[in-house]
Amino acid sequence: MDKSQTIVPFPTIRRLPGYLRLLRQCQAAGRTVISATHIAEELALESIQVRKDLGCTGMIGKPRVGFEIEPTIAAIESTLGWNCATQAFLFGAGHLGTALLGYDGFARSGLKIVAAFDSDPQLVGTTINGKQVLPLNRLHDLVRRMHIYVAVLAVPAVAAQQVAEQVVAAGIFGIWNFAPTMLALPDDVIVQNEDLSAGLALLTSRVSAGLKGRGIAAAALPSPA
Amino acid sequence: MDKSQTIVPFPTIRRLPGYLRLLRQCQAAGRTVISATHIAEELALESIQVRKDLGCTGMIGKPRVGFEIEPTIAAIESTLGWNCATQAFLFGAGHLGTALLGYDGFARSGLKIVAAFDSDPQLVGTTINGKQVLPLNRLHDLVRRMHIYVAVLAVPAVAAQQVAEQVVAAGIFGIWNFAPTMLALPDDVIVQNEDLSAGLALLTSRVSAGLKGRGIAAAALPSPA
DNA sequence: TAGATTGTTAATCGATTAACAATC
DNA sequence: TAGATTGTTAATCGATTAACAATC
Repeated sequence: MDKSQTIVPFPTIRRLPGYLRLLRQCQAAGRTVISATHIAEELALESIQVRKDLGCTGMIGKPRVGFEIEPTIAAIESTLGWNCATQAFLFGAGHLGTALLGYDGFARSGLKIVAAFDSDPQLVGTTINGKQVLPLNRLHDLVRRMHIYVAVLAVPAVAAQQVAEQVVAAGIFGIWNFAPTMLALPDDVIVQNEDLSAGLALLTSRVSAGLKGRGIAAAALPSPA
Repeated sequence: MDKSQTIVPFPTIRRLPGYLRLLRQCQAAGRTVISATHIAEELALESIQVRKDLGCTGMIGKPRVGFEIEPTIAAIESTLGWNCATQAFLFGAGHLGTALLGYDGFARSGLKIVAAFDSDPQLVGTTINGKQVLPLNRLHDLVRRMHIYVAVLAVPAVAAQQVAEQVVAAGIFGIWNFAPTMLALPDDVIVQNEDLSAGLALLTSRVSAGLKGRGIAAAALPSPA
């Protein structure tokens, strides 16, 4: 049965990179098979969930043994679209942008940032982590010539909407948005918001519960901005 | 009925910061009330979901009118624990760490990064965005003296486990982990993983579906690392 | 009043978890 | 063989969505 057409649930897609990372580590350590039980232990999940998730990639395990690491890696990469390099442009070469340019892990995630764009004339012409910083007026031409479909948006929130519009006008249809703003764009543009405040909200609400549990009073906020 | 004891669902907690941001914008624009319908439109959600979420904060809206913005902001902040400043130490003053140190938005999220730690002697003693970079040997003392409970971990993946152990040993029990590694720590330590690869996985799987839909073939990955 | 919006209660949907026969 | 692990099928759980009377 071909599962490649099956719809993979979003929560499963979010977990797959974690499996992939672990499997690669095990492979580097010389192992060839791994059980769902073992994966679950390492990642603090339930083994049945790991089996279900791996099932979504089309992998079939061997009872009593587990999953062969190499084909499982390939199956996960294929499911995520990480077997093909997605080339991307980065927008905004500030600290966050520089951090993203320097993150090697993207290569293993099928994302290749090939160049950066910035509106700051001081930055344009420089090279960051081996990638050129280009002026925005070259965007339109280069998107077409290099067949780029994905943009990583690391510009300040106030500039995000405007840059996003330029990017879409140039032909890009996938945006990984690090700016804390909702982008108003045509429906066929794929926007993945990477909203740090959502994660922070989970942390702080858990921590403040933890503080109460420990009988510690939190400091009052001096001046709410 | 006091809803402050009610358990707020995780998905709701994740959405609350988005409401908060919008409400503050509307407040800054001089508005005093807003309907769930309007919030839903702005954030691309369903109005019933907005009403349910705001209900979790204890807010009661007025039929035909909507929600008063000011008390709603207060209710959300209270639910998230953002009405009290959570002071935190940052670990790892590289590009990502610097980006996090410079992000003003945290102040509005009740998180105040008060200092950074780094193992690099070149960085120790410098000041980044007005925050001192300190050596790790001062950690233990300062955590106790300043009553710090939260750490933001922006160190390389290989160092994350070791730094996390030091941090926990010093008395911290909440960790916002930006390193792509599972931390093995005691159960009572709260770890919030900020895993970029999960978000990237959602983007790439949607994009590769989009590429197929548009009849575009993706470039094969030259050399899988 | 008429109509937009609310909170509540019930129905639906989707994901997680449990149970278990099959297997090497 | 005995026992660990698998995939499948069914049950549970939790969140989203729908329906609707109440309200200003």
